[in-house]
Amino acid sequence: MPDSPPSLDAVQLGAYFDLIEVTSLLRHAVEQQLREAGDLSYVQFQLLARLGDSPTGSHRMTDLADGVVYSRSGLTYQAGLLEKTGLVVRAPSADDERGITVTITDAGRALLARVLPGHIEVVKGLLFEPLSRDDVKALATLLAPVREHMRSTPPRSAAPRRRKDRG
Amino acid sequence: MPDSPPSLDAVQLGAYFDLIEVTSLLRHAVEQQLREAGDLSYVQFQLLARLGDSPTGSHRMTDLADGVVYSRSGLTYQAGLLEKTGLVVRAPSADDERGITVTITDAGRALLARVLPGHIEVVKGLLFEPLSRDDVKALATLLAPVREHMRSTPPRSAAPRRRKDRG
DNA sequence: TATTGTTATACTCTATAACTATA
DNA sequence: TATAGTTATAGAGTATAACAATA
Repeated sequence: MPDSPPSLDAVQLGAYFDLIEVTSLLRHAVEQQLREAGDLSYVQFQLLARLGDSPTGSHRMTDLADGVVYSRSGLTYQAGLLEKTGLVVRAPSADDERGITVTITDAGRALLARVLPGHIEVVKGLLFEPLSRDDVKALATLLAPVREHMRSTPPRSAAPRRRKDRG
Repeated sequence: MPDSPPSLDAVQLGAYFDLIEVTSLLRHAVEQQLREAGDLSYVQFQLLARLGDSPTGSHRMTDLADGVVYSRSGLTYQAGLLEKTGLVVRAPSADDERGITVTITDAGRALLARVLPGHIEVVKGLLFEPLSRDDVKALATLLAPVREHMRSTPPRSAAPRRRKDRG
């Protein structure tokens, strides 16, 4: 049983609701754009973008999942879709024979390039339009520690592979 | 074709990524809590909370959907689930015979009350823990205009009932 | 003719558990 | 024994289109 009566004050409640609504609308808009422009789901786009960002264009399956997909089978499923459409390739890892290295293909990079401008336009038009440069900086400054905090907080059971998870 | 080369500077990109990751993790955690505490999905919780907030405990189907569900059939589906478990009741609207009025039941309020403390604890522990009171105020101040902007921006086709939608 | 809501249907996505293979 | 990844499977959620009824 909780030892403190949990409550949120009006300001917290407002911030929470704003956050939920804003990201929900943003995500919905972005998902539509990605679907139309490249027949990608948001998850697929995130995976692809993460690979594209990597210097090698590669990631191990496990590392690729972080914060994007919350179950290993979910990642396998998504990676399978990306591979089936030729956007990534999977190959056994060199150092650890258990691991799989996922690599973005030229087609993957091409699709990413084709989809990105529209994606950015949606984000700019929807999220950043009403914010000044300083506002954006302030927002980033506020959210960065939250992200760090969430990353380091045991997510109850969201990371079945990262910790012992004796259960 | 776009007439400006779309791009995001480093600060914008950071803010965007932070926003996505933070809300993704938050939502995932909250969804688990709601499922465990009351066997509710986040959408169901939002609908229930919205009804609970209303002075009458009621809303018309169409109004209930705003920002939570993006298709009418989706709302019908969710309302059907809530009704099947006795958390809401649906009845024809008094003034407009086409409309349906959804009303939260005592059981619905009870479940809401049972689920809310844990929900708040997750939000506090995950989102607000690393933020001072002023931080939260600043966050709310930044997000409020974004929410307003998004609400007033034609969402391409997200509101099939609000506009003509000839297609 | 436009709007409200439902239904049928098909599809996407996710998660659990059982399994294989390597460390 | 623990970890990496896959598979099978089942369930939840979503969207589209066709539909009925009212404005």
